[in-house]
Amino acid sequence: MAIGTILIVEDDNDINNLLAEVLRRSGYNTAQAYSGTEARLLLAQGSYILVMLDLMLPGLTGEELIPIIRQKSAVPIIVLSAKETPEDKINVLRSGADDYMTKPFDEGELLARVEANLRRAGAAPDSAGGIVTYKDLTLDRESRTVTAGDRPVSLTAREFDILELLLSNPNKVFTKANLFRSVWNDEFYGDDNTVNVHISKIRSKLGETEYIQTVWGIGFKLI
Amino acid sequence: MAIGTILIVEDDNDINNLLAEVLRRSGYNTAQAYSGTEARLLLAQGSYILVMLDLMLPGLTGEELIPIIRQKSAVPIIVLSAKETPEDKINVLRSGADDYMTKPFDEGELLARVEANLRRAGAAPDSAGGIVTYKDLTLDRESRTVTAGDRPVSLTAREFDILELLLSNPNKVFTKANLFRSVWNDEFYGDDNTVNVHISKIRSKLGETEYIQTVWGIGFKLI
DNA sequence: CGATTGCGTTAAGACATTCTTTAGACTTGG
DNA sequence: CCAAGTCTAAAGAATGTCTTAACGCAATCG
Repeated sequence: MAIGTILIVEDDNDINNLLAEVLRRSGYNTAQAYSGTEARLLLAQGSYILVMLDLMLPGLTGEELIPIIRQKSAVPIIVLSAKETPEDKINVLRSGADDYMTKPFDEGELLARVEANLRRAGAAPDSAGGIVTYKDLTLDRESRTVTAGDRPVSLTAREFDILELLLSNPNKVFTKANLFRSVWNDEFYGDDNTVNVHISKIRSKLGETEYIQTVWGIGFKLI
Repeated sequence: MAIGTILIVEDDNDINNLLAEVLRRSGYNTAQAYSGTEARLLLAQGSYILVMLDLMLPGLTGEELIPIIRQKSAVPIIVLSAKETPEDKINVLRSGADDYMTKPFDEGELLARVEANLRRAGAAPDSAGGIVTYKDLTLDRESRTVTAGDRPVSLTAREFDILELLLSNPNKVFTKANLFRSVWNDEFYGDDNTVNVHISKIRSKLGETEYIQTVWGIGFKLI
């Protein structure tokens, strides 16, 4: 039972695949990047529950990537590197990584560290992860409150869940089936007006500004 | 500057002192224990911001101590051991430790890991203090008393536990399942009115002011 | 370019669920 | 056995969800 996607950043094809296989066998989804710049792209587009990061990378090195990730996100970062001098470890941990493993890695230890870091991340609903903002919209998962500008917006549970999903990936188009599966945790059976109605209610509650755009024939996205 | 005490648990006198010196030079206060049982005593009495834990200990081993600590506290635990087989690391991390270092340790790496773990823990508000207040509510864990304004409020055990949980994270929404698992230490089996009834009683005892807000379809939160 | 089709929007109301509170039965510790 | 605390049951109140239906706009096609 997968509970999220882990981003693997590693330029060596074999190691990357090996990591992916190990993690997938344990039920995680994986995304694979082979350069620092590719990783940056993927991180900007999607959301991940954890990042496995090699240091020596083309494009952007791992050391350069860590602060870039940290600007936007508190996602757990495990650095996996052949460098094993104390200075390397120190710099990496100081710069914002959460953990450090030296290659060659042991499969069991890898999984244990992944678990430990996910547990920590889950146990500490950190301020960065709990609050999402986009333009002048602010959504707080902890208190389940939303503000547009300064005005508090009172949303029902469903409405909140929908907006939360849209906010998780601004600009990405969500189909009605997408939305339905995510929010209702159920299959989507075609001609259903339910999602439309909720979108309509959210729009009216958010006020004048157009945050949610219709993509005709496809679905909705946050703009 | 560092504020707080780190508990060092290590039976070798020299290593224990060395650790203490390194940490103190970085501005941490230290407490030193030389057996697992001594550590258990110290932990029961005082509160620490981090635990450095050796595994091979007289009295109680480190492996045995971890779950005991975890029952009561989410304090970061860094295990420092000579054992370095993958199995050892795995077991230790699985059992609730946050990090693992092998001896002999590098001073810089040690400090970096301490910092990293404190940073992580800092994100999670730790409820070490005995007295919690929010607005004009005051809850004292030691005497298990509550006052609202100046007025003492007499709560039953369950009611106290529920309010304590809510106070641990004001504004955070707790689902009924959350509450149930925390307060009853048991699984939550769906349609249960128990939590509602207790919330109702707490509300009436707290008086006019609305401290506890219902989040429809989700749960309750302190406002 | 107008007609046609289908999708999107929205309001209204039926329906369903969840919450609140009260009363009383059960449990437990002294 | 009593007293206090805890839990279950039930009803009504409050709120949210979904369906329906009417309307409007976008795309398509002759």
